[in-house]
Amino acid sequence: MDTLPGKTVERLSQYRRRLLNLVEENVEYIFSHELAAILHITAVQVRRDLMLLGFSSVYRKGYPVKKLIEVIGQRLDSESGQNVAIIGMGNLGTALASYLTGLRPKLRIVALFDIDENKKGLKIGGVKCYHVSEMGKVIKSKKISIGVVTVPQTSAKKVASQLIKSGIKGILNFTHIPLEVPSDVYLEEYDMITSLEKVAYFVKKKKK
Amino acid sequence: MDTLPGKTVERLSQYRRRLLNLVEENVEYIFSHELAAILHITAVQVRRDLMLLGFSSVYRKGYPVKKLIEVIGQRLDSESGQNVAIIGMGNLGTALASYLTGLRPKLRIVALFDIDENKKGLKIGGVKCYHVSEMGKVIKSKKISIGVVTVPQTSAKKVASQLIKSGIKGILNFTHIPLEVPSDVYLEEYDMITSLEKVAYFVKKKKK
DNA sequence: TAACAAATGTGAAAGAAATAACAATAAAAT
DNA sequence: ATTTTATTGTTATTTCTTTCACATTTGTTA
Repeated sequence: MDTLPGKTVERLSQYRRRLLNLVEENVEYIFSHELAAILHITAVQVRRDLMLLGFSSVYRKGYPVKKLIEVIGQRLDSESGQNVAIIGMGNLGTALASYLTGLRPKLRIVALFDIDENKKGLKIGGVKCYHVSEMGKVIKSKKISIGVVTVPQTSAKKVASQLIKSGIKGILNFTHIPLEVPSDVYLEEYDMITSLEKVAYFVKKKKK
Repeated sequence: MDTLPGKTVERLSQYRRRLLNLVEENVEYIFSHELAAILHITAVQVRRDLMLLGFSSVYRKGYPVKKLIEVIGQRLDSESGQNVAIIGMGNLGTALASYLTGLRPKLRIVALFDIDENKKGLKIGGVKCYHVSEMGKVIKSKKISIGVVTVPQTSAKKVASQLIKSGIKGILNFTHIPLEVPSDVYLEEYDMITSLEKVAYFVKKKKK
């Protein structure tokens, strides 16, 4: 099965999130233009993405919501799911831990780490916090493949290399330090100041 | 002066952030391929972005770091700067407030808001927290043009419409609720689950 | 001083992503 | 039963972004 473009993966993730809300509201079918409106994109874009999934609508009713969620899952998720650790239980790490825990059955947050001995044993969203010195051990025993890095700048590189040494395969970096990873590790970096500066730039431009 | 592509704006923000670190280390000049390596992109990409700024290097020495920071600033920042508010002082909002405060002289975090009366008067990074009921008043008096939304899902829409009513021109939305804004307001949405799902997808793909 | 080397700046080409255009389909309206 | 309408799926086109390729520049080396 072909690898989807990164942009499509992002949108599929968004579709699923919105669709899950719609299921709550007992919506059974949705038209491409409705889903598009929610995400501020075009209907063609939605249809094209779904085309890549080989997913079809029911005539004049739209796309069946539950079924679509299922198909997106088949494409995005790993069959047996993946285990995730969050490293750094400051404000950001704590926010992420409580938001992500239990959110996606196939992306299980199974361990938290912090350097502070006092946080050892603490539970956030039912997930246990370990001391960073236990990282290697826990990552292996819990078969963790993805690490979310939310530590202070100063320890970012050290934590990343520990993660890599422990055999992690994907890193989501929220620190402001650029990381280096070997080619078999997937790295995604996100920086909040960049988002804010982008908003600032386009606000400035709009004024003219 | 022409509007830069969104992608270029993002990279310029990144360049500046890295360059600011380099200044600390007393680096005076940098080659395109060095800057590229830090950001995991190509040297051509860097040169092309800088070309859009009309910025030139010094032969055989590379780009002068301080001067480049200045030129990026001239292009990205507003001359008089912009004032920013963060709404929602949970873990995420608190993390953002302490990270962003004082980080960019032209992007001043000047007010925080929360619905919790107990947080009123609280200071994070020297910035005062107000009750949400004061939003309209404070936004106007402090001439705030950008709002960062980090409230719980349930109040996201209400907060956004209050912001818009108060005359805000840009919104950075960290909630998981899609917002609707009029065309004169710039909206940027960021969702952490999407980043994580993207990592998960490409980790899965790498395994094969 | 001639050949070389290290980088740059940029036109042209390639690649990726988004949009337009439209035939196809089947329900609903006349 | 014909026409109209709503919507899709997909091909073609356009636009946006990145990469290639190379002439250019000037310091360095032989």
